Amino acid sequence: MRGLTHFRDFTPPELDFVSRFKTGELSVEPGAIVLMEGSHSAHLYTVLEGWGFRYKTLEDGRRQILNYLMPGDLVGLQGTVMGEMQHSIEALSPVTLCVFERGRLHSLFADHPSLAYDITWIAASEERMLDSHLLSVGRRTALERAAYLLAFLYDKAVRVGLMEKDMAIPVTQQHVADTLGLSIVHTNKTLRKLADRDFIRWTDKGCLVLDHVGLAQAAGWHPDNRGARPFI
Amino acid sequence: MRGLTHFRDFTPPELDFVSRFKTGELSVEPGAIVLMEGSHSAHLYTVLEGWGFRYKTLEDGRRQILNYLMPGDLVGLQGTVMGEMQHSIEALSPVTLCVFERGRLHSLFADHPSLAYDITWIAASEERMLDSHLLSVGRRTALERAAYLLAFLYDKAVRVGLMEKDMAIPVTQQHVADTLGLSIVHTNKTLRKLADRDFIRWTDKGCLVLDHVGLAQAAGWHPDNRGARPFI
DNA sequence: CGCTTAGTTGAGTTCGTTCAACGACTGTGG
DNA sequence: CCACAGTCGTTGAACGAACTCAACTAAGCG
Repeated sequence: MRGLTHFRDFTPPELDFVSRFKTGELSVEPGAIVLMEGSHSAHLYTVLEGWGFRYKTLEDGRRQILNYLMPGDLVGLQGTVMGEMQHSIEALSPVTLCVFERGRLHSLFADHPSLAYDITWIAASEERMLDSHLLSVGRRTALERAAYLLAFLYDKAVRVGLMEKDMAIPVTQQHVADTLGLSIVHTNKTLRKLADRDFIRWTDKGCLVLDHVGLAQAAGWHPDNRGARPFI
Repeated sequence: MRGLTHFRDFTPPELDFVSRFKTGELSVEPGAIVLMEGSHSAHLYTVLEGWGFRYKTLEDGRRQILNYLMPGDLVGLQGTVMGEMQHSIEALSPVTLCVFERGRLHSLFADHPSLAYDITWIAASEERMLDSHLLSVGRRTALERAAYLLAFLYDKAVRVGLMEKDMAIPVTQQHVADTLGLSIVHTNKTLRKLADRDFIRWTDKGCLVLDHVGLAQAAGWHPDNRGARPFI
């Protein structure tokens, strides 16, 4: 993982601390709920492998997917620094997580400012993604929204090495609908249009991206070419 | 400002550093653009006074308001830690900002871990608000969305002391529309319904909240009662 | 073999949009 | 002082996007 040019290099002391910071690994099955809204988890996680997503629900069951998780993403920071979790997390594929203890976060801030800075970097990056999603859900048409989402997921997955050998994005159309804020029927009809243009193909494993340039164009989206990100 | 119970108390060394961290103040008029999408600002700001908002636009002019800024909010963190700004910021009322230099952020992380932690706290808090807004825009009806937004703004404004003596929320219906992802006409009709129920009254200064409990109920929203927040 | 889950499609309805016009108010220049 | 333009809120009418309801297919699984 760390070998990927996508992630920044750590100094030996940093690496040493991070490995001691780690208190265990957690593996979950597809469909499993990693963290639940309202819980007070004492842990902070990093995704090592697999796909997941963050979501919130209203009382009557309406669900909004907020973002997707891939290797390198931090999970549970909100719960760690602010107490209660305000969103849930579910695995889309088999996921392995690296578990950190909440208490040690303070020593990370105290003794490794560069790593503390990395955490802030990751938080700012997450905020940036949410900004883009909000713009999309609020102001793009259904077709643009769908194209944007798939282009975004494809782009993010490629960066972390999840898109090798024609991997599919492991989501159902229900996930897409709950991300875009659309009904499942309309989502289906919209994805159909993208498939008819040969931008994607839907398989039993999820969504195959055939033409990510076409998708980005249909969405009016320019992915930003940011540099190496930290991986804690 | 600092006297408000809403903000946490700082130790003398923290206060000393923060005051040296500060390099100046910036005052802007209503309607002025504080930061522009695409700019590479070398500064980080804290809002001292006034109302503003963060937004993104699509190429054809469609605008999405992402969040509103009030005293205590950090501005430009994305640009500071990640380079280019991906959103713009505009003032709604006369705004005064506290200016920090980007370079000193590193010494803040190095020498004042508790303040670094505060910055992460604020970033996580901003992310939490965006989560809620995304849920709202994606899954709530127009009426629920409008009620949620106004209840949210009222709640946030009260916490920072901006809601004294029947102050109005200084927005136009266009701002509300661009926040909710609705057209201005439909926004008007939706706000009319809230006004007919005596939850709000629209004045030339903006929106008067008459019944914030009613609004929260109409939105199906339960504000979280978080404790003291940091104020850098 | 029936059961379940996921995708597909059509028909009718609802919600939100666009277009258009109008009133109230503000500021500006003649 | 009035005429004018500009902004903002309001409302009606017609249209279109997205929703719900419903039925059907295909695949996976006990």
